[in-house]
Amino acid sequence: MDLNAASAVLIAGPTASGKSALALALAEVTGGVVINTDSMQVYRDLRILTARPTPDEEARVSHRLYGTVDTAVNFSAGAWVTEAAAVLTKARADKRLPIFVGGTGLYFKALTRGLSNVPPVPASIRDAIRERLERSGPEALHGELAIRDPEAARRLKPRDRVRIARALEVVEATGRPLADWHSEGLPPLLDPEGVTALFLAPDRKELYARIDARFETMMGAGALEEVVALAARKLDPLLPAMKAHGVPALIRHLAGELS
RNA sequence: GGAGGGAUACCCAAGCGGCCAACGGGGGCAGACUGUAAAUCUGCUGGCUCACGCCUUCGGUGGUUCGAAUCCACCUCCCUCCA
Repeated sequence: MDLNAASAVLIAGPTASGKSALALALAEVTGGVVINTDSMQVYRDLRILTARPTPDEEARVSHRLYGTVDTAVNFSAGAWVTEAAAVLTKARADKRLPIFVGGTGLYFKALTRGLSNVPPVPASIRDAIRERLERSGPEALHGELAIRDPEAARRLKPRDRVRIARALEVVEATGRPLADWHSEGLPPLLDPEGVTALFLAPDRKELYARIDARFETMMGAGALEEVVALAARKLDPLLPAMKAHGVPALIRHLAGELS
């Protein structure tokens, strides 16, 4: 591939497929910047369990957006795009190749196809809707959505709590339905022309063996201690980071519910 | 040695005479999804079949019964308590 002509490199693929190692090697030969495109590696508390680059690796080439967000925060694709935009601008100014690497499809999609310009929804509204979601259940909110944003309600299954909450908070905060906003998207951060996109797809059997081995390595490296520390924070179990692979199971293990 | 409890599909786990190919959850697979995405949601998940349906399953062997994962006997393995 002709990396000199590329305006950016994208590396995606399943967990344990070797994305980070490839990104690191690529950044070393090109002097590029590795930019995290993974929804879980942004959180600070889980370096081992989310397989973030080690401090040593981070010292070798520049890494951005790794472990920058407090685990108590509800991060989002929109927030990530905003931060990625700043990092990208800086990389271009420095004439360094941006290497986006991670496993979150939505972030890649937002990067290459753009996201709508929905104004930020005030936390008070978000919290109120989530609270009602927990109390009344998704079906009730879906019923309400059918009145306030019939089109969204038609599109969404009555039990799809996340999307129902999103659609509701947007009409409530902006007075306009979600589809309205979606029809006027912002241009994507990256022009798909010119980017080099790689998808790593190892053989499934081999990949599963690597994942098993990786988990053992993580445990040896202190993954359990990491979860002990996280559990001690007593965060809301509904937070995204609390649903990272391994976190719910290890918390149950610590509680004596799982071997 | 004695007294109990348990063995159910990939894993956990219900069922305790027919409505059971066997609840539920996890996992897996497929799919949906523009701000929680490692999430949320939908479908499938013993075999053969487009389907009706047929075949083989609930530790093992034998028995009771029209009929058993469910009852009885023996056996194997696991756990707890007493010694």
